Formats: sequence, C-alpha cells, structure tokens
Amino acid sequence: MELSKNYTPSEIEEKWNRHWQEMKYFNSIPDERTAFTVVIPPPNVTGVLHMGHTLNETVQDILVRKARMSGFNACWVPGSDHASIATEARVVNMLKEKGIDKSSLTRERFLQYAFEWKEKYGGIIYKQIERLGCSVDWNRVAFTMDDHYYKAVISVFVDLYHKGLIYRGARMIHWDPVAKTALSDEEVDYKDLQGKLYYLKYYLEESEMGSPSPGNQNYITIATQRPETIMGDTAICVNPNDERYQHLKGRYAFVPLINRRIPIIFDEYVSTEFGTGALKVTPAHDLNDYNLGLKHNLEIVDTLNDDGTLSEAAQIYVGVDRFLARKKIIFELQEKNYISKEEEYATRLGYSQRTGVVVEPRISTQWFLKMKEMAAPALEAVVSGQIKIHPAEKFLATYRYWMENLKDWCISRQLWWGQQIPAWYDASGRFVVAEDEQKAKQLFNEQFSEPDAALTRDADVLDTWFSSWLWPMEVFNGVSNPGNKEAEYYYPTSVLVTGQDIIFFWVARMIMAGMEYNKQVPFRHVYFTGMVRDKLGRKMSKSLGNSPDLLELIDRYGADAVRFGIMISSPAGNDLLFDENSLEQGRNFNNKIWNALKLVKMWGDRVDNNLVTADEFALNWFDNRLNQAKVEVDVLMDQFRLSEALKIIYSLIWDDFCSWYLEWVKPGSEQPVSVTMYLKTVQFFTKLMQVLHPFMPFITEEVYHLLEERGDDLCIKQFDGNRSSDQAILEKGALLKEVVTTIRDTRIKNQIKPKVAIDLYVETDNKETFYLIESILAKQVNAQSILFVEAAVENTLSIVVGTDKFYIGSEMPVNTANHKEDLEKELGYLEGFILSVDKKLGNERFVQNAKAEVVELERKKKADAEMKMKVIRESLEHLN
RNA sequence: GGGAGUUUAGCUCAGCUGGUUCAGAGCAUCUGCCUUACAAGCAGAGGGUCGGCGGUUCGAACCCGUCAACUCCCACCA
Repeated sequence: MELSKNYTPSEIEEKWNRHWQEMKYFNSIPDERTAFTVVIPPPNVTGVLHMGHTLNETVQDILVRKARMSGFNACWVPGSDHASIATEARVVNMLKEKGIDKSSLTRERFLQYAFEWKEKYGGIIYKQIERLGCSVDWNRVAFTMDDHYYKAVISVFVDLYHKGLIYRGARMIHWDPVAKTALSDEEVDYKDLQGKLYYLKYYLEESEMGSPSPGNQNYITIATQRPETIMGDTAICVNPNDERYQHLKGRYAFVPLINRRIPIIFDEYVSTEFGTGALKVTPAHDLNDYNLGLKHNLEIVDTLNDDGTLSEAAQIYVGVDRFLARKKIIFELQEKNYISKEEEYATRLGYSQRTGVVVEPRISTQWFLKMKEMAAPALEAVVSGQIKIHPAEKFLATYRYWMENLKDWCISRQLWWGQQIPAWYDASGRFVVAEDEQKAKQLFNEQFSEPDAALTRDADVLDTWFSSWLWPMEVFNGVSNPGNKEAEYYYPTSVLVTGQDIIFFWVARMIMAGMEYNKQVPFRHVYFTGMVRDKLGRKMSKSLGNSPDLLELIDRYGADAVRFGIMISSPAGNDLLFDENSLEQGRNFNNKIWNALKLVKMWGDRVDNNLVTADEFALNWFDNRLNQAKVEVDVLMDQFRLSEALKIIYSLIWDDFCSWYLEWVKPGSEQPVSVTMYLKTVQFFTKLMQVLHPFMPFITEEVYHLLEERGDDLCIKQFDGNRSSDQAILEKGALLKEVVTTIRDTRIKNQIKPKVAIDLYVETDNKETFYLIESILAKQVNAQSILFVEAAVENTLSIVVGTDKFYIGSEMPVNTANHKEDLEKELGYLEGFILSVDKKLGNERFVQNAKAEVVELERKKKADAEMKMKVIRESLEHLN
C-alpha cells in the first residue's frame, strides 16, 4: 500500500469514530472489573463548546482512555445542562428577533420553544465532543431536565423542605431587572468603575412643627452614589459619637423632591470618616440599609418595579427606567439647588453573570436553602482527604474559607425554563410542599382541614445549580432510584475534571448533595484545569474575537493535533495561553509519526530471513528506554501531570525513537533488514502508539493497524505491566549519544563536510562498551574506520567525553585554529572549576559536615577535571 | 480591607527531602544541510546574578525574614 506523503487526519478520524462506535467500545455496563467513572461537566445548551471545554474534555478523555486500557471498566457519561437563566435569556432573545414577546406566550408554548433550542444546541455540542475523539458512552447521554432527573430534583426539594433546610422568606437578594429574576450571590460579578458621589441637602424639620422652606439654611448633607433611590429613604443615620450631629437627636429631616419626613437615627455602623458622616438609609435597596432598617424598625419603601423602572412608591418619575431616572433626578436636584457638591468616586457595581446588567439589591420573597448544615460534611470530606484536589492544595484554603462563611442559598428563580418549584398555595397564601398536586392537596387538607381548597403551584423554577448538584448521582438514577445496581457500581465517580471558576457553584454543592443523599463523596479526585486565555493572556471572549471555532481547528489541524496542542501548553492547574503555534507542533508531530511509519513499512518489504541482526545494542537500548519512559509517564499521570507526561512521550517518540533508534538500525540505501530487527521495531512502534493513544487516539489507532494486520483495536488493548529498565544499558546509550553529538559538533566546528568520512581513534579503558556500539558510532559520525589506541594520534582533532578520548583524522586539511581556541577556552574553564572544588575540599567544615558521598563526589569531579586537562594539554602540543 | 498564589532563557514552564549529569525542557532564535521516512524535516549552537536585599548553613533556585511586581479569590463603607 502506498502511504501518502503527509498525514491527512480527516478521513481517518471519521473512520475510526464510526468503527469505535460500531464496536461499542465506549459503552459500559457493570461487570466484575473495577469501574472508572467520569461524568462530564455538562455544558450549557446555550451555544457551542469553547476552548475551555476543549481542554476539559481532552483531559477527561485522556484519563478515561488510559483507564480503559489499564483494566478498568471505563464509563464516561456525556450530557448537557439546561442552564435555566442563561438559556431562557437566549430563547427570549431569539423569540424577540422573531417578533414574539415572551409575555404573549403560555408557559407550555414557551417551554416548547426552549426544548427546540435545546435540541439544536445540544446537538452541536455532542457533535463537537465526538469530533474531538471523546470516548463517551453515547447510550448514557443525560440532560438535567430529563424526566427522571426532573423528578429527582423535585424530590430533593421536597425532602430538604421537610427536613427544615429549605425555607421561604423575604430577604435581601440580588435582582436581575432584565431577566426579572432573583440571583444567588455567586451569580453576581463585580466590576470596578468610576462613579460620582453626590452631596445632597436634606432640610431639617424646624424644632417644632416646621416644614421645609426655600430659605431654610438648616440642613444635613449626605453623600450618595444613587440619588434615584432617595425616594426610598426612610431614615438618616449618623454615628452616636459624632460631635457634629449631637444636636440632631430626636429630630427629623425631609427627603428632597418628595418632602417625606424621616427620622434621624444613631448607629455606630456609620463611619464618621466617610463622606459627611451621615448616611441616608434606604432599606429596600441596599443590604446594609436593610440591616439597619431591621435593627431600628424602619419602614421599607420599595421604589423599583421588577423591570428596573421606578414604582408608584417613588411618587415621581414613575415608570421611568432607573438609569434615566437617575439623570432626571440629578438634573432636578441641581435645578432646585439640593446638590452642594459632586465628586469622582471609585466604586464597585454588581452585574448579572447571565444578562450582564447591573443588579439591584432588593427585598424579595424567595426560597432559600440553609447552608451551614450542608457545608460541614462537605468541608470535612475535603479536609480529611476523602476527596483529593489536584493540583496541590492550592484551593484548599479557599475552599475552607468559603465553606465556613456560607450564606443561605437563594434557589428560586422567576423563570419558566427549569424545574418548577413544588409548592402549592391557596388564595390566602398558605402553602404546602409536595411532589405533585395530588399529594399537595392531601397534605393541605391534613394541615388546614380544607379538602376542597383551590391550590395553585408556585410559578417559579429552581436555580440551575440546584439540579446540577445531583449530576454524578442522578445520571445513574442514584437519587430517583437509590441503591440501584448502576448507581452502586459507578458511584462514587473516579475523578471530576472542571474549571476552578465553578468550585463553589458546582463542585462544593455536588459534595454537599453527595454527602446528604449518599453519605458518600461524589468523586475521589477533583482535577482543576486553568482558564484558557489567548497568547496575550486575555480571556477568550466573543467580543474580542479571540475564541477560535473548535470544529474549524479540527478541520485545519486534525483532532489529534488540537488535543496535542492544548495539552502540551497546559501546565497542571495554571492558566493556558492558547496559541495556534502549538497546534502546528501537534500537526508536525503527527507527520513525524506518519513518516516513521513510512520508513518502517518500507523495511517491511526488504526483510531478509537469512540476515542476522547487527543491531543488538540498539534493540536492547530502546527496549529499556521504552520501559523507563513508561514508568515515568505512569507516575506523572497518576499525579495528573498530563502535560509533562505528554512531553515525555513526545520526546520518546521524536528523539529517542526517530532521531536515535531508527537511525541506529537503519540499513544503507536499498539494503535488506533482518527479521529480528524488523519485528522488534514494529513491536516498539506498537508500544509507542499504545502509550500515546490516550492523548492522540486517531493517528495511533491508524498506525497500529497499518503496522500489522490486527484482529483487535488499540483503544481497548490492555497495557502490559511495567518492567524495570537496565540502568547500565541506558547509561551506555547516553554515552553513545554524547559521543556522537560531540564528534558531530567537532566536525561542524572544523568544517568537515558531512559527506567526508573520518578516521576515528578511540582511547578508552572501557573497550567492552565500545565494541557494543562501535558500528552504530561509525554510522552516526560517518567514520570509515574506528581504531582503538593507547595514546594520542598525530595530526588529529582530539576530544574528551567523560573519561574517554577520541581523535578525529580526516583527509581534508583540518583547520586547527578553531579547535585550538576551543581547547584553550575549555582549559581555562577547567582551571577555574578545579579552583572552586579545591576551595570546597579545603574547607574543613565541609569535609566534616557534608555527607561522605558528597565529599567523595567532589573529589571525583576534581580528578575527572584534572584528567581532562591533561588530555587537552597533550592535544594542544600535537596541534603545534 | 482580608486571604491565597506567582516571579527561573526572548516566550510558556519543570526543578521532589538544600549537595551528583543542578541551572533544565519545549517553543522561538542563529549556523550548516533539499542526506533516497519526514524542509510540517535533518545536524549542530548560542542564550539565565533563578525578582531585589538580608539571614540560616560547610553549602541556597530550594529554608527564614523583608521589599517589589503581577494574578486570583473573598469583602456591605454610603
């Protein structure tokens, strides 16, 4: 068969994907083997996979494939997340573009649209996962709104409610005025920006029953960033120790523009340093003010509607959007001379992670989950080491801090896309929580003795993470059908691979759910990948246009090259600076393998059964080198240092196999090869493909089959146990490499053309070794003869490697000037070196305190250097 | 404001318990090669006061202190 000049991934990848699936290699069913379970962090069905996913899925696939080839029953569950608010926002936008307003639709109709959307984008995501070569079990595709999953979420809600861990109440929450829903604290991102601080005059009530009058000079000045909230003010607060305001005890002031009379209260919360030392208290729109309000029993005036426009309660600018209202109010305040000063002010604003708008702190009746009770076992699971976090303990401190400082989790969302909260209300607001309407009725009757009460279900849905936290359990029906055979077999999962940005959203909560419902951790290991950035270190984002399209990258470079590129530049746990350069490196690596294959296949046509191999040393050396590297790779992979493992494999194949081994055993042009050499080489190549397979599945499978006719496939071929490697042979190999490199270097420096053969003289105490390697050595340095000598040879270039001396003779006139210069430089260096060693050895305390080996080593270093100097001096004499 | 982390070659990073081949790798760079597997390649080379200062030690990239720069997380000062 004729192999193409370069490796072409496209047909090959599709072919193997199809074959693997037909053979059902990745479909797992419980058996007697140990399970290795991974659940994919379900991507949101909002769009396509980005480079962060690519990194994630690649890491998971490497771990899963490695496990599958190491005797485990590997099961990787794919799936996607309904992503309540994010998806709903997309669907609403999509409808808007079609001219459809969400409010004109019934809940059912809207959900229909959302499910269509989910089918479309879920499909794209699954296609990408497949193209990347992910060995997931497609029979197990899960979705967080599947029927059983939906029921599981509802049952968990009901259960936690009845355990008293879920409660309903009015609390200060973050409100997204565009999505018109509550958000959890974690769904708010803060940004620093430059704002303005306005100093407003609040006129004081005259001592008796006065009223604000235009000429009144009796006012208190208050600094605020948000003048549009003044209509919600229900008090002014100053520090009781503030000398400036002692006279205001028991007095009242008037809110500008609307002239509502509010009390002046005293609380140590207020800083005397900041602003004017006086604070306007708006309990409905600021968390601190809310707390102050509770303490001082203040009225709450909510001046905002749920869409961010001013409400009736504001009295003025009703129905005007908050930002426009701010401008108008500032203008009016200026007009009426209420503003005494404006200044620039650096501030922070909270933005909705999903819709990107500024969130409003707002009092709202929502459902909450008590976190303290849930957090304790989840903290313990990590602290005690039941769950191991990789890399290192970097996140342990953060995790602990977070788990010890949790606030209750607001789990209700004013959306339609998601699991609807299973609470039923009667007309007067009394409610019960139950799995379904029938049970609700029954329960309601039990509690309130009203068999015929008309009940309506809570319209809100649950936070997406309230479903995702069941993921590792419920993909195996572990919540809806606890103790089932699959859940028993696959849970706890082996490793979770995810981004560090969702530690608290997801990872911590999965641990809580796992501890609560299974009394077990959901995974043994958590591997955090870094964030993918562009090569300038910027986050990947649509607006910057620096986020490449995965399928296009695969088209251009091949899936293996993409996987290689992203892994090779992905130091464990650090952010990854994505550069297409590394994909090119991956493509080149594919090509290198492809060409090595071509060479070996060529030999296959020239096997001579009568030829006895002359390559014993090369075969022996590579065998040992391979064993050694495999052990290194296994150790690194156990530590989740995948990037380093890949580097080892890369160098093993490119340098050791291609650059050294293949060159060592390569026959002359058109010459035959021995059976032993050929078979051994195919065997080595096969093993190399196996080691590389988890990282680059397609080309390795292809090469595996092109090397030989096979009855099996590489992706399920089991690794042999690791064998030890013979250190002595490895050392001889290292010596050979060094001698070759040194001689080649000397040739180049002395301008001996590659085609000119040299005469090589070797002076060594270790002839045995050189007998083994001399034929390779001759081939590698283009020596027409090798002679062993006992002394320096006239008219040659001399070099020293370790304790061995080499003399290069050439028919070409040798330019000795360069060589002489080099030798003199070397001599100078050695003199300095010996001086420093002498200094060490002359230090009594060193000789006394250092370990014996260390001292011995220094002595040996000195002896070696002295020997080297002697040889160089001799050479210099010969050169004169 | 609190906490964590990082700083080693032009770039991205290894470097374990302080002492061997401890100053390394890949990429990039430079030089010479279209050598019949591969120019997406081959052969070779150069490049670093290990962020600064101080300390512990016979000995420090590594341990301690301190300063500086960067990154991330958390936080209600209007």
